[in-house]
Amino acid sequence: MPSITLPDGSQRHFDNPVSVMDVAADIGPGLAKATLAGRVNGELVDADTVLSSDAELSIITSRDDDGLHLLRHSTAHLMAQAVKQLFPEAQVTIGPVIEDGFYYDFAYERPFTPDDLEQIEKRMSELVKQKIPIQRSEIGRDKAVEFFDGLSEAYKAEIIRDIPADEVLSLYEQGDFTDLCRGPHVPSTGHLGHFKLMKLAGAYWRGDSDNEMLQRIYGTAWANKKDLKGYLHRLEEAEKRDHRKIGKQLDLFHLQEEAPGMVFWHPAGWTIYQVIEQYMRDRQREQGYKEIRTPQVVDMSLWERSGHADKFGDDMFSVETDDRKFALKPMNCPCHVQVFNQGLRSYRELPLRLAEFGSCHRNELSGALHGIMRVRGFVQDDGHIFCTEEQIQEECATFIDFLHSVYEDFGFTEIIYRLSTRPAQRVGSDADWDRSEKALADALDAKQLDWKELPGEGAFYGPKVEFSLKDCIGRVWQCGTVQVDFSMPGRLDAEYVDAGGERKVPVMLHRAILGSFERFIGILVENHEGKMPLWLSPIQLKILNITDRQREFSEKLEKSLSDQGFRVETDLRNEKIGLKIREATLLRVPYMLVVGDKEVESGKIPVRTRDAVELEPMDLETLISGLKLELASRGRETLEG
RNA sequence: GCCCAUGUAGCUCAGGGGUAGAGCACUUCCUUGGUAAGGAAGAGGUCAUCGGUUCAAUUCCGAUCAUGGGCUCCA
Repeated sequence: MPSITLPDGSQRHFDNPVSVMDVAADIGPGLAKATLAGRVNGELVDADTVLSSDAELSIITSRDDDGLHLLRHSTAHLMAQAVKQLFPEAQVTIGPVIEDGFYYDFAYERPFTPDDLEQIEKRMSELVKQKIPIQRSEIGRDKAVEFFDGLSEAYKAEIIRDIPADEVLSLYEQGDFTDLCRGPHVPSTGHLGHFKLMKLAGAYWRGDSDNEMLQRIYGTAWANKKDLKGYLHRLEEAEKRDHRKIGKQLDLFHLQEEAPGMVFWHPAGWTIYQVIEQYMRDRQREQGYKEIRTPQVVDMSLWERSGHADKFGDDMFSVETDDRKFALKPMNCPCHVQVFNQGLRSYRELPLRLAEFGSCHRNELSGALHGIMRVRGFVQDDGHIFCTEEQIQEECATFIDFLHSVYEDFGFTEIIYRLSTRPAQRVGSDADWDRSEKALADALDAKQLDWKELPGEGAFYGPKVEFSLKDCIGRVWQCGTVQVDFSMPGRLDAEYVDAGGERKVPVMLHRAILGSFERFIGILVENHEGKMPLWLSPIQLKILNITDRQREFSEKLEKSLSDQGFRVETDLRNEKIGLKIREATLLRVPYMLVVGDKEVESGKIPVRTRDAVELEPMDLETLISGLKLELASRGRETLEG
C-alpha cells in the first residue's frame, strides 16, 4: 500500500490507493482547497490521479510556477467553452500558454468584435461560478478523429490525424465542452477567475500565411486579484516608456505619412544619434576596423549576383533611369566586397575588417513597421571581416567581447542569445553550413553563454548569432549579429593570395552591434525611460536664473561649461523658477543649475538632478571635474556619487 | 501583405446628419517671483484623402493612405 514522500522528506502511509487530492486533504482542508494538481515522481498530473504504489509527491497550488501555468492553460479552455456556448458555429483550434497568459485561436465566419470579447469574458465568469468539474479521459487516435469529426471540429481532427495512430490521447471534459489536451488541468472551473481578455488579433492557421486567418483572443490570468491588478498596472507603467511617446515628449524625432517607415530626426534625437555614432567610430577604430563609405544607389546586376535580388527583389526600392535599373542598397555586404576586390589582396592583410555606418532601404511589408524599431530607411553599424577559415573562431570570440563591452557602456545587461541555423532556401554546400554553424556554436560555448538554437532561421548565405534586447513591454528585438558566410565572397569573386602564392576565396563575417541606429535608440530610450545617461543626453545641463539680475552670471556660466564641451542651455525667460524646473525635469535634463543672487555672490553652484535630488553647492571646477568623470565612466560614476 | 481598431487645433483628447469644443502648448500684456504649472487677453481646425448616400456629411457607407495591436516576413 502506498507510502507517499512529500518534498520536505516526510512520509505518509495509506492503506488503500489514494488520489493527489486525498493526500492533500489528509494534510489539511486548506491545502485540499488550494490543490490544482500534483507532481508525482517528477511528472505533472491531475489532482484526481490515483497513486497505488509508493511515490514522491508535491502538491501543486497557484503559488507554484507550475500551478500558474496550469491556471492559464485551464483559463484558455474556459474561454474556449464560453466561445462555443456563445458562438456554436465557431471551431476551436489551439490554445497554448504564453508569457503572462494564454491565447486561443478560433475559426469563425466573422471576426470577433470588442463587444463579443465582453460577452465572452462575462460568460467565463459565469462558468467559474458554476464550478464545473474538469475530467480527463483517454481515447485512441482514430476514435479521437471520429469524435471531433462528429462535432464538426475540422481543425482539431486535422491536428489529431497528424499524431501517430498507436498513440493514446487524452480528452478533457468540462460540462458541455470537451477538448483534446495533454493536460493536466485544474480540478474545476471554480479555481479560475483572475483573468482578463486582452486583445483580438488575426493569426494564420498553423502559422502559415498561405492558410486561412483565424480569430485569436489573447488573455492574461493570475493566481489572485492582486497579481492580476499588479500585472495590469505594470503594463500601464511600461506603456509610458514607449519610445514613440517619449520621442514626442522629448522632441527626438517624428514620422509622417509622406515617408512611411523613415525617420525625421530632430535636433535632440540627432544629438543622441551622433554621440552614439562617434562612440562606435572610436570603439571600432580601437578594434582594428577601417571605416568606409559605399554608394546608396547600385545597379541591379550586383544584387542579382549576390543573390539578394532573387530572394528579396520585391522588397527592394528600385530606381529606373532611361535604360538602367538600379536599387537603393538594402544592405552593405556586396558593396564591401567591391572594396575588398580593389587590388590584389594578400593573406598578410587578413583579417581585414571593414566598417560602415551604412544607410539601407528596404520596402518592408506595411504591417511590419513599428515606430523607429522596424523601419524602411535605417542605418546599420555594419562591418565585414574578411578572413581565413582558421581565423573565424577568434574573430567571432573577439567580436562577442567587443559587443558585450559596448552593451555594458549603454547600460544593457540582459541580452538574449540565439543561433539561427540553415534555412530551407539557401546557397552554399552542406559542408560549408556544417562548418559555419559549428564555428558560431563553439564561439558561444567558449564564452559560456546561455543560447538557444532557432533551427531554419539563418540567412540564406549563412548561419547567424543574434543578440537581442527587450523593449518596454518585453518584446524581443534583434540588435547585434554575427554571421559566417562561405558563399558571398565566392559569388562576388573575392580572392586573396595565400602564403603559398595560391589564390583563395576568403571567408566573410557579417557583424553589427547596434543593428540599426533607429532600433537601438528606440530600445535605449525605452530602457532608460527617456532619462538618458549624461553622455547621451541631448541637453546635459540647464542653467535656470531666478531674476534678470543673474542674467550675466548665467551667460558666463553657460560659456564656461560650453567651452568645456558640455551641452548646456540657459533658460532666461521671465518665468518662475518652479516652471523652469518643471519643464527641464520633463525634458529629463540630468542636471539643473539654479542661479539666484545667493549664487552670484558666493560663486557656488547648487545642482538639482532630474530626480529632484539637490546636491551641496559646489564651485565650478568641482562641477566640471565631476561631470567629466561621469562622462568618462559612462555613468558608472556620477556627480551625485 | 493579412485580421481588427483608430485618424478632430502643435500635443492629449471630448463631441456628433444642420460647416466644431476642452486642457496644455503658442502670441501679446501684467508680474522679477528661490526649487515640478503666477494672472489676463488673443490667435489657431477643408474634422487624414478621394468617392457615394442625403436638401445638407466632419458625423452614415465604400475605397485609399497612415498609425496602433496581432499574424506572416525580417538580407
